[in-house]
Amino acid sequence: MKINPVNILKEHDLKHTKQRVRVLEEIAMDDTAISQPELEKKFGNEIDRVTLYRILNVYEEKGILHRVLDRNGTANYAICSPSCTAEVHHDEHVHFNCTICQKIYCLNIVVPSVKMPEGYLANSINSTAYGICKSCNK
Amino acid sequence: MKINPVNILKEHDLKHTKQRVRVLEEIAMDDTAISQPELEKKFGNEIDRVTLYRILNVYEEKGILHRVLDRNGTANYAICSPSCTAEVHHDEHVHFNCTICQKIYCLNIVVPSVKMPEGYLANSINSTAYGICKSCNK
DNA sequence: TTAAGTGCAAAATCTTTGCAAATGT
DNA sequence: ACATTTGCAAAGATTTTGCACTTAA
Repeated sequence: MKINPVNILKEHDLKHTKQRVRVLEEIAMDDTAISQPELEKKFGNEIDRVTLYRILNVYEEKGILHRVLDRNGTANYAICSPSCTAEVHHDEHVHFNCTICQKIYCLNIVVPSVKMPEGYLANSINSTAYGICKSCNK
Repeated sequence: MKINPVNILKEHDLKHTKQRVRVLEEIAMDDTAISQPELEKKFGNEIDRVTLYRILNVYEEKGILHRVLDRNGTANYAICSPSCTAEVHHDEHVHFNCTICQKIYCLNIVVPSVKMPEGYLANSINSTAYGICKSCNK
C-alpha cells in the first residue's frame, strides 16, 4: 500500500509535523497492523509516549488509521483504505490474529454479512480469526 | 440459562467460596455479557477488586466464563456453554455490541465460516456486530 | 504572529505481585 | 491440619491531564 504522509495530512487539515509523518510512515511500512507498544519501542525517545497517544487518537478520529484490538485488548493500528472517512470506517475485511507472533493481518476477505435478529440494527461487523499465521506455520 | 454455581465449581475442582459463588450468580443473572467495571461496581466492597481479577481469570482459564472485549478493549464476561472446556472455548456465536448502552449480547447465530488464505490456520473466529440494540432502538 | 502540536511532570487508572490472615475441605 | 483463597498494601503499567515551550502555516 503506497501512501504519501504529507498528502494524507493535508487532506485532513492536519499540520504535518515530523512526528506525525514518522508515525504514518512506520505504520504504512508494515503489511500487518502494528501494536501501540511496538510503536513505542520503535520510536524510543524520538517521539514522546504522550504525543504518540495523541497522534494515534487524531488519526483514528479522522479515519486515517483504523484500530484493531488483539485478544488482550491491546490496540493495533493499520492504514485505512482510501474510502474511510471520519464518519464511517470501511475496514470490513476479516482480520487474522496470530496466536504465536501476535501479529494482526488484514486479510483480503470481506466480512460475511449476518442477518440480525428483529430489533437489532448493525452498522458494522468485526470479524477476527485466531490461529497460526503463514510465517509461524513452518 | 439456568446454572448451579456450586455444581460448576465442583466440576472444575474449585473450592466454592462466598465470592466465587456470587460472581457466577451475578454473571448468570444477566442475559448480556457484563463488563468488569460493572462487576466491580456491583460488588462494591463485598468483593475485593484484586479477588475479582483472580476469580475472573480462573473462570476463564477453566472454561467457565468467556471473555469478550468491547470496542474500548474492556473485558466483558458471559457464561460459557456447557461444551466449553479449559482447552477449547466454543463461543462461536455472533456478538452484538450496542454503541449506545455498550451492552454485549450473545446472539443465537453461528459465526459464518471463512476460507482462510493459503498457509493460515484459523482455529476460531470472533465476530462482533456493532450497532443499536433492541432496547435502545425505540 | 499565532494557533496548534510537542514534551515533560504529575495525576488518575488499571493490573499484577507478595504476604499475612481467613476459609474450605 | 493443610492447602487455597482472600484482602490489603504496594509495585508496575497504562492512559489522561495541565502547562510551558516549540513549531508549522
